[in-house]
Amino acid sequence: MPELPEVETVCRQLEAEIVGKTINEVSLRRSGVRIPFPKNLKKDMENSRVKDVGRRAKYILIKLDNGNTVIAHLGMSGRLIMGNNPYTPKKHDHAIFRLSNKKSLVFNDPRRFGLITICNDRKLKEHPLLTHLGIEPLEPSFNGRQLYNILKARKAPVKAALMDQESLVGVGNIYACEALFLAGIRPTRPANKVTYKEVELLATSIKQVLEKAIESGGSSFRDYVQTSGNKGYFQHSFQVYGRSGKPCTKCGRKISKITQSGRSTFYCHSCQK
DNA sequence: CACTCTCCCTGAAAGC
DNA sequence: TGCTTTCAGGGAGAGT
Repeated sequence: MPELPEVETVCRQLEAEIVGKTINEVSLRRSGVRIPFPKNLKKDMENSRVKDVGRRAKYILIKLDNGNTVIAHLGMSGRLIMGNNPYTPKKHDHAIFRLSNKKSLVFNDPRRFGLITICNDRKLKEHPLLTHLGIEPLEPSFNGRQLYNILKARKAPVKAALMDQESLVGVGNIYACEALFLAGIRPTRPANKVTYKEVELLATSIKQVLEKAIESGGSSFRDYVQTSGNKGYFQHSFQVYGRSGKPCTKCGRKISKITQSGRSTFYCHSCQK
């Protein structure tokens, strides 16, 4: 399930694979996934050259040399994988981008929670998908003070507040659980009741867990793979996520599993206060 | 307004 | 063994 580290890993690999390449042909194998593919997607991509690959929150931004940017989101199960050219489509391949270098970029997404759309660069900043996004936790400016200002305005459980993409981006269920464990904060605490000192540690923990996960090529817990099809390996470093009933790595007591806002939360009742 | 719930979707895993 | 049920969750929109 792609969160910031997985999306960042895909972006870095895509950058190495497709920047400078021309998109010779776009083949759409259904009308869309979470949202419809725009009518002009094929026309606006074909015969353009990839200038740059970037990321905003969990969105992948592929900048083309014709003034357009492709916006891609992997949702839960989306994959962007390099394939052959010509390419024989597999199950759940929804879009295939034939490149100028004997390779294809393939968008595969069994659950179809992802999306691919395109936007003119002049309007990119006002694009509805991108306007309501919060701060980037890996920006150098991100710190405890910034996070405290966000959390002090929220009465929701701190975990829910962390996962709200309008406040802080890129942190999903896995890394919210992991960061709260590292900081020793119980996920059920109201966000505005977490002290400044705790939030400072939380900000550090978020940065740390995201950076470590990127170093590991992301977490391949269920669906996620890199553009090569290889798996990340940060899932082996999980302290709490998916470990209910197993011993806490700090105190040895059993990890708890509860539901918050319809999502599973894993935490140590002893280490997280 | 702030927050939670529901829905979308498929495949893996658990349950019977 | 094989069928059925449950669960996973990002984000939009509905509901409280």
